[in-house]
Amino acid sequence: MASLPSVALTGSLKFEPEFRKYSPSSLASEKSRSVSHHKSYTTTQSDQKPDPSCMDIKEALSLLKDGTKIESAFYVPLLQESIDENSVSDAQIIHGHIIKTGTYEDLFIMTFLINVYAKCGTMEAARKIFDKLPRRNVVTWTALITGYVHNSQPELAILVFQELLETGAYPTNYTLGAVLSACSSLYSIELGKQVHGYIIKYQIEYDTSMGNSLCSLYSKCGNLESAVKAFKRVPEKNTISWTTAISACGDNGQAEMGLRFFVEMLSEDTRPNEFTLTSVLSLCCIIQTLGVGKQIHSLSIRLGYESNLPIKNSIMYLYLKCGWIDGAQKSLSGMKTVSLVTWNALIAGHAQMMNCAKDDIPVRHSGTEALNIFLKLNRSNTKPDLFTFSSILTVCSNMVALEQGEQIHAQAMKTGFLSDVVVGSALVNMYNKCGSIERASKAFVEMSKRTLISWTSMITGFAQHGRSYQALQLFEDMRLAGVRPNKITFVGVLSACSHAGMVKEALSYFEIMKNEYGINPVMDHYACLIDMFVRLGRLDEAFDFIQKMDFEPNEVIWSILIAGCRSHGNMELGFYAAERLLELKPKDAETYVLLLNMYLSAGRWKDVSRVRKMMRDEKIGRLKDCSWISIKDKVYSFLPDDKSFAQSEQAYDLLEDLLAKAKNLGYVSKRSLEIVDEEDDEKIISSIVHHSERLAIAFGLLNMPKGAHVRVIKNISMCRDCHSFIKFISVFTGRKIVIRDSKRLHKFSNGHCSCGDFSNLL
DNA sequence: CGCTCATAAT
Repeated sequence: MASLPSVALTGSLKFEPEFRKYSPSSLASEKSRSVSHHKSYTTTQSDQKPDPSCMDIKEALSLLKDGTKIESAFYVPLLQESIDENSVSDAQIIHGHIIKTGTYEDLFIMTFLINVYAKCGTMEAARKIFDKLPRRNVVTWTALITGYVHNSQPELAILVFQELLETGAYPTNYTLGAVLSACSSLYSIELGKQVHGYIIKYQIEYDTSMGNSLCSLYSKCGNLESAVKAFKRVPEKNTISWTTAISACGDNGQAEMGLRFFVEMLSEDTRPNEFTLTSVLSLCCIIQTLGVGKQIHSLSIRLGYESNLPIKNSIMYLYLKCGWIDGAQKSLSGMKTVSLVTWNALIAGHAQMMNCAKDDIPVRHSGTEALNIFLKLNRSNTKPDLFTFSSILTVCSNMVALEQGEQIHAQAMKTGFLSDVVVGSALVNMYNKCGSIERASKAFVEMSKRTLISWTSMITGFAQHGRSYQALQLFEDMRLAGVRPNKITFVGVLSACSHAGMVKEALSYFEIMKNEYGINPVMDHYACLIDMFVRLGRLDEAFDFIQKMDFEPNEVIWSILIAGCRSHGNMELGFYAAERLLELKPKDAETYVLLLNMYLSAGRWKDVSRVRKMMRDEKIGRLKDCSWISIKDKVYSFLPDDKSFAQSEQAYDLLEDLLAKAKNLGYVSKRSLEIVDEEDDEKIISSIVHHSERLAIAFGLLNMPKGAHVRVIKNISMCRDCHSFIKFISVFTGRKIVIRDSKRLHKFSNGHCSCGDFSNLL
């Protein structure tokens, strides 16, 4: 027993920082206690060899467990140990002794006990102690409030704060910091402003942590302007202040502003830490700036964060997102240990890569790669989380890999992640993109909670499938549910109207958007309206709209006009639009081929050779046409006139057979026009018989169960010839065929396509 | 009080 004091004091040094952290300056008596511990330690240090291992604390705990009485001075280090070990049972033993020895009179220890229970996630126990306490001070109240904040019960935190105010007590900055956190979690700018008002009214010192909390709150509530104001008013900005401001910019879509803050921070000689660097790297991800990213990478090494895993994860993700596979690979191989975030960043990074560089064929393999990484993850000991499921479902969407998506759906359900609203939305999106509107709406109905994104995803899903009425019905349901639509929701609504030719409704929703919701129309909204007039053959009205809007038309607008002009035979306007399109996208092979096809079919040879010359000058090569089909857990890829795959003979026979049948029903093959030899103008007319998607479809027809839908993904736009041929295929085979090309989803069924034949086809 | 990885479009 005699050795116990020094044993305990070793512990007290170890836990000193925590002790201090817990004890705010307002409690002078408690503070002196910590100092006395410290003093005693220094006296024993010389004759007792310091042993910082936890053995001593463990020993004290085992004594307690045997029922031996020990000095109350041990309680705090012991309780701290329970927090570190996250052990409620240890806390309960100590709690028992505290009651037996009458130490519950000690408010400091009781407050610490509340803290322990809160940190172990047992708020009921913490609340029980709080309710029984004969007296409380503001720290006790703050411990309870902080507990609720950390255990995701911000409503209760606010409630306790209100009770505190009713007692007439004055909250400290610690209390208000916790309350501001609660407001952040509730995304309640109203409550936050009240607290802000309270801080001003009672002239509570606007210290650094308070300012940081306010900045964070305004940022989370989407008010970047107020967040920046709060940041600028922070008297002595520390690393956390800068980091908060920087990530506030990122969270609110102002990545460039965030980088400017970072530069300012460096120029003021504030040293960034690992949190700052990860935040800055995520800004680089948003604007996809590899150059700045590399600089941050070397800065992080100079600052000694070379082996910091979160930073390495961010760097690897950035490199993947910028398509720098070698850099990402190097970054990954330099990791001795990896975390689940590493896995998730790998999957999400490959998913992101799929969206850049559309005609770079190797990049499409990143989808396959992402699926492989997910398989590897499942074979490892790591369990996927909601980030994993959201990312991998997106991969399945992009790959139109329904079978894989279904398996992942089942796995997410089994592991309980389907209840997460983001995973649920990703699932709805996956089924939509795979062309299964039925399963998408089933998944949507089964969601227990829906966000703006869930509703929008389903509305646009209906619109894509040509189910305009259901899309608009769902939009009204969404409004009834009290969810506020945003501009993307209105893109869905307007495109639904456009598809069904509902001019009156479209214009009315356009007004509702502007007046009722205060959303300023952007180019995409005009694109929907113009698309609507174009579909109806009202080309002049469409052109009027283009001239009326406040923007310079972008490539989407011109593409829509071209599609309409070709369908309705107004070639002059079509050529005009195509030339404008070319001015906007001088390097895009698809645009040149589109224009070339238009001039060729009009027999305007002068223009043909003019465009050909431009292509040679710009060094535009042939179109890289590639399609994929995913069957079970394999992905097969196809090139035009590809003969390299198994069953290619049967596939060609099948296509010949279908072609013959189609011709009997009046299909005229308008052979696709492409560039074969850059040097030889005479060979403009391509010898290509089958574009890649036809081969993928034939392969699917041969290998998928009878009646199963065939789903294919293609890297560029389909051509008009394939589009009409596939309509015939859907009739002869009785199958539904889903093709996602670079522009949109085409669902062929019984001779019709969900795009309504108005798409930007080549 | 601050961190990296996730969902919607013509």
